[in-house]
Amino acid sequence: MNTPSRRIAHLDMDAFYASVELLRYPELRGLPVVIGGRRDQQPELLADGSRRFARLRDYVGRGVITTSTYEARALGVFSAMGVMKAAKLAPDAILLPVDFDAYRHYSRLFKEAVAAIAPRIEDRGIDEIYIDLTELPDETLPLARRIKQAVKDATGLSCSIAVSPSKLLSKIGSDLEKPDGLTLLDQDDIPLRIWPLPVRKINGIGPKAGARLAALGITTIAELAAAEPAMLQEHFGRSYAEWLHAASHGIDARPVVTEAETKSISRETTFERDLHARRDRTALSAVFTSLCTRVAADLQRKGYVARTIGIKLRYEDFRIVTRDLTLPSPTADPAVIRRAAGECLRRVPLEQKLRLLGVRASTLSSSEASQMPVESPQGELPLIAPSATDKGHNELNAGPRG
DNA sequence: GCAAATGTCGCCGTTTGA
DNA sequence: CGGATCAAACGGCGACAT
Repeated sequence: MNTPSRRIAHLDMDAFYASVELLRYPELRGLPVVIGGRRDQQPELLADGSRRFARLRDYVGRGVITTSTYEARALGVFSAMGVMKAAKLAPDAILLPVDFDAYRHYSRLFKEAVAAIAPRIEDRGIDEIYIDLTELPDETLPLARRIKQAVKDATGLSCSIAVSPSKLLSKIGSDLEKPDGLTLLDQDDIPLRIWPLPVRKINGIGPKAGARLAALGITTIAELAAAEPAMLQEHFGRSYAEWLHAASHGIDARPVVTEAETKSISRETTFERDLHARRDRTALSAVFTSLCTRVAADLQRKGYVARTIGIKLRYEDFRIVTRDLTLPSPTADPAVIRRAAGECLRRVPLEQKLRLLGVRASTLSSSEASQMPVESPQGELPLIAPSATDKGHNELNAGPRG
């Protein structure tokens, strides 16, 4: 049986954070503007009503560029670049701090606007979504135009959309005509429009895989498509090699996933200067506790409890280590989280100075359901964790081996 | 001396229970 | 009963993404 071709859209907001800031500060339109750095660089309101903005050249400290306007990109300033490095390339560029509340607000607006037209939406973070248009009666091109216009009407912002038979192709496609793009792609377009691109354009080939492919002389998707599957398999293992091959031929059957449960909640912070576990004990401990408190608050606010608590640290040499601890019963209690995280911390070498500390909560369940433990015959103090009791009850006589 | 914050997923080795 | 085996959970880590 022949599955009829799907119509999957990928919608990506154009320079999202920067564009939201331009709504607020229209006088910055046309200028190189970057978003990032510390949060204390608010523009200063002058007596005459105009504003004084921080310049990149004035910045001191750690921090990365989160987004930049296209004018700033033209100067070589891109996402994830260190602010200090960006300052050398574009000292006069305007620097604004991130304002996640504002971005979340506009994110909600654009997603609602799309949902009113096409409700099958997969969330991919704050500024992009996949949309399954397959079941809608409309022609693809007018439909895509209507979605773009709805986003514009709701937010004043432009976006780029691609529609194709798969998430993989649409994700690549939405980048092809940015900003304000509208790209339609199908299988036949692959040789001309996809194959010439670098392999790194494939969502899922990151810096490591990209470098390994380059070492094999494979830099374009065409070269990847032409590579011997057996050769790929030797270098990348069966599963990843098969995926590479399929991806290079535009094959991707992943469905648009319209709802998904949160898997983990975390908080982390990079210190202004590297801290030593013992010498800066007090400062470190305060940060640590605050991270735990914030994770606990996040859990409670979202109605979750967590059974696994973990920490993450980054040493001064940029190495990352993580430790996890699974508790007998789930919690959203800051003190319990702090204790568990403290246990994790004791399992980690603390010779080197630390650059970053993070706390994570995972194995989440809804606090509604799981706060009420399974009835235990003893009444109080169940010796076995509720989840274990639960499992045993359901599966004691129903193992896979009958 | 510089390179954030938050989250997902896959793989692998170890432990544990049956 | 010991050993082989298997699955699930756990813990660590790396890669990748926005």
